[in-house]
This record gives sequence, C-alpha cells and structure tokens, in this order.
Amino acid sequence: MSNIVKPLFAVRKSDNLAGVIEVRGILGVAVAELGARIVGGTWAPGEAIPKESDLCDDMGVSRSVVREAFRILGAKGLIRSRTSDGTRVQPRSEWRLLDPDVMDWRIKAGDTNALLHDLMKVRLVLEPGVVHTATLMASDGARDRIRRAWAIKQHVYRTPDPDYAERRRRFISADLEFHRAFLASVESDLLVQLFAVIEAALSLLLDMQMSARGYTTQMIGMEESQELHEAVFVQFERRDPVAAEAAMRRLIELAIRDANDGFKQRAP
Amino acid sequence: MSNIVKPLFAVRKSDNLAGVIEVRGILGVAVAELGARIVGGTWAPGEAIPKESDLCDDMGVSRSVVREAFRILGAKGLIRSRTSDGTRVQPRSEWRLLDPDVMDWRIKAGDTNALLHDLMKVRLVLEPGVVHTATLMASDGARDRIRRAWAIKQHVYRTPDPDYAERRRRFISADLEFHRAFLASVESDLLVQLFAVIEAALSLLLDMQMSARGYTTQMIGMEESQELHEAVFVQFERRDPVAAEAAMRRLIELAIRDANDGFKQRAP
DNA sequence: TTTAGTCTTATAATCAGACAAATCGGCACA
DNA sequence: TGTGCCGATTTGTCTGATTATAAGACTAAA
Repeated sequence: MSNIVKPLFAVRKSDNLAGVIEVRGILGVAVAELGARIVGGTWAPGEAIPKESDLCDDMGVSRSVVREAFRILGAKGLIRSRTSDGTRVQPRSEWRLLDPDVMDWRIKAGDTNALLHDLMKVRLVLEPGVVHTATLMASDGARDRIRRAWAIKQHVYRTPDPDYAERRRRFISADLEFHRAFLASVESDLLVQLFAVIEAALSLLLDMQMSARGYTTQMIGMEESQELHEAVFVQFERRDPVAAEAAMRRLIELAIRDANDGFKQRAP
Repeated sequence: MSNIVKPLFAVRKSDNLAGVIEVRGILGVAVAELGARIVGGTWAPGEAIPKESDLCDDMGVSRSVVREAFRILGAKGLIRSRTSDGTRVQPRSEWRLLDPDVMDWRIKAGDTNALLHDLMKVRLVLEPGVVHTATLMASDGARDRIRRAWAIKQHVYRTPDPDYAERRRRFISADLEFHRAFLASVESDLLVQLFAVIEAALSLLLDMQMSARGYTTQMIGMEESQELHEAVFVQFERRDPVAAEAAMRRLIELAIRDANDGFKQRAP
C-alpha cells in the first residue's frame, strides 16, 4: 500500500528549458504564445504587434492579461509599448538572449542550429579560462570537490553498464559535476548563472539532436574525452594553469566536433 | 534664434546603467522602488512581501500597477506570486543576475564591492579566451577592425591632452573599441550581450569609485597598460594565440589591481 | 495515531468598463 | 518654412466585482 508511490512522473522530463520562469494560468498561455511568436519572427523588429484590444479579441482574454503578458515580454527586452504608437518588437540587440525564457523561445522557434553553435563558442571561450583561474586560485575546499568529481567520473567510466540509458545518465551527471566543480572554485555568481543557462540549453539541444538521430548513436569518442578530462585534472593537480587550460580547450573542441557530426548526420 | 538649441541636456548622463529597460510613468516608479527594495534585502528570500492590496495603499497606486510591477519583477526572477500564499522573494539563485536591471538594482542597493569583484572575475576568465579564439579564427574583416582599433588606440595614447577630461574620454572609448573588436571577431551574440552588460556595469562602478576619490587620481599605470595592449596586438598579428591570451590575462590582472587600489584608497 | 477527505479563508487571477495621459499627424496660421 | 493648435489613436491608470486556487484547520475514517 505504501510501496510503489511516486515514480509515475519520474520520466516526465518537462519539455521546457531548466530555469524558465513558471507562469501559470491563462497568463502563462498568453506569454508562451506571444513570446514564441515574437522570437519566431511573426513580427519583424520595429514592426507593431496588434494593439491590446485586438489581441484581447484574438486570444479571448481580458485586457489585463494581455497587458501583464506585455510587461513580462517587455522585461525581457522583446517589446516596448508607447502610447499612441502601439507595441513594437524591439531590435534583436535589446533581447535578453542570456535569459532562459528567451533561449527557450528560440529553441521552440526552431533557431536551434545558430543557438547551438553560439553556445559552443561560449563554452570554448569560457571554460579554458575557468580552468586556468581555478588552477591558480582554487581554495582547498574547492580542490577537494574537484578531486571528488574526478574520482566519481573515473569510477563511472570504468564501471560497465547494467543498462545503457542508466549508464548514460550517470556519465552525464558525473561529467557535469566535473565541470561545475572547476567553475565553483572561481567563486563568481555571475559565471555560475551563465553556466547554468548555457548548460540547460545545451543539454536540451543535444537531447533533441540525439532523439532526431533516433538514439542509434553510441557515445562516441568516450575514450578520447576521458583522456582529455584526465589531462585537465592532472595538470590542475600539478598547478600548471596553461597546460590545464589547453587540455580543457581540446576537450571543448572535441565536444564541438561531436555536435557538428550530429548535425551532419541529420541532413545527409 | 536657431543656434543654441539642444546642448542643455548634453551632460545629463543618466545615472542608470546602460541597457536597463525604460519603464515610464507610475509603473516605472513602482518597479524601481520595489526592485531596489527587494534586491536591497528589505525582505529576505522566502519571505512574503506585502499583499497586492496593501502595497496599493502604501504606494498610493492602483492594483493594476502593482500587478504589472510584480510581473516585471517576476520575469527577472526576483519574486513569485501564488494564490493564497502571496508574493514571495525568490532565492537569490533564481535572480537573473546577468540582467542589466538586476545589476542596476544591485548597484543602487550598494552591493558595489562584491559586484565589482565578480565582474572583474568574469573579465579575467573571459577575455583571454576571447583573444585566443580571435587569434585563431578571426575573419579578414574582423582582423581589419582590430588593426584599426589598435591604430586609434595608439594615436590617442600619443596625442597630448588638450583637456584632461576630453583626453580621458577618448582614451576610454579607444580602449573599449579595442576590446570590442576582439570580441566581435568571435561572432557570438551571446558573448556580445554578456560583454555589453559587464562593460556597462563596470563603467558605472569605476566612475563611482573615481568620483568617490574626488577625481584626484591621474590615469595610473597607463604606460604598462599600453605596453600590454601592444603585446596583445602583436601576438595576435603573429597568430600566436597562447601568447596573445597571456598578454590579455596580464592586462586584466592589471585592471583588477587598479580597481582594488581604488577601494583601498577610499577606506584608509 | 495516522490518514484521507472536507470546509473555510486568504490571496492572487481574471474580467469588465471607464477615464486620463501621451503621442502622432494634419491643418491653419504666422 | 516653421510653429502651434486640435483631434484621433493607443497605451496608462483606476475602480470594483467575480472567480480560481492553494493553505490551514477541522473532521471522520482506518
């Protein structure tokens, strides 16, 4: 009676990006709809979107809902309202591209290819620097966390699979913690948030890519990846920031190659 | 009659961070007030802020204004409203720290020291990576822009001052373009936005720091800074990513030292 | 004692309609 | 040509009512 309780929803991985703000009710629907349409290019930047009263009719909601939706979209830089001029889509440069919600809308709008490349570039630029700085100035506690992360990663790598999906999950989780441990040692709230967004979007995009390929692909390049991770860790322990950084850069380059291969396979 | 027209406001440098969303009218006041108070810690994360109707009375505005303000603040992760539970401050990890408005509120709340350090860390981690990547993969056009930026920077450096403030302005502008030119060559929208925010916040904070010191300080370390910039450029031209990156890292470290000195002088 | 259901209540969510304020474009006038 | 006024348009703000939802207390059953 109290045994098989919760796991019903266990698999129900929300199809939203992690970190998006949950807006419930009819307002949530309106925001999702309008956000996706704006980012998707239904109205070009500079162009006016229908006036409040028209949108009320179109969507069958009251004006307060439309206005509150506009406020949310405006807060993310997508639109801007002015009396007598209406509400217009802002130039893309105003959009808060680093905001999880905007990223989510980009993904839903199908802007996945450009976004994936951009995210990978951010990693390529950022992560080597993180490792360099971490190697130089990580605290003792932070170093311990990195060591633990490496130990787990190695353990997972060497442990054979009871079940492919489960193994993959553990592998990804260990990998994530390895990168996070380095990041945390920099002790920067801003970088942590930046990574959280990047990470969430990448994970979603790569999942989509993988399921588009029909999950046929085994995890390729695992040996090379593991060797590079080891190099990062070893150089970190030797306190050689330049070498550690270089290894991390090669690691990201490998990830970029993999992601690109994925896209190539998808459109033969 | 048509001569001395506009320059009245020329100096009126808005005391807001560049990039913040302009919200006009009563709503703008309400958002600014509430945002500053929340970020400033008037209510702790998890704590409920007064309910809508109470805030209406307190601030003397209608409920629609309070609700729209809540939407904006909610869109930035600061608060979350739920029926029957009221509106609560979200844990700091939910705040969109990379959003210009949130940064602006942090600055206004006096969280300048922590923010400055964090911003500098981001630069330290990011900019060397940018230079590395730029050195490897900048397009011809991007390389030209970098060359032009360096030429201007050198010209400004060598040109004696007609007027100290004017010289300083040109110096900063040339410096900015030098860094931006490298950044642009990476061709990443996300990184461009990230830098825009970092840059705006840093510029504001350093200005505040300087005016706190009474503008007495000359630009110190200019020679060293200029030499390091030159090193970055030369190594970039020689296509040596590692050396260029290293020079850029030393440059940021210098900037960090300067910023720290500023704070030390301020509290003797 | 615990658990599952039910009721009450607090609060936000939504709706409807009115009036105010800001902005734009055209028009008359200097 | 420019300047100021005027009307039209659209968002901004206010008010009051109704509905939906979640929390907490209470009750009844296991």
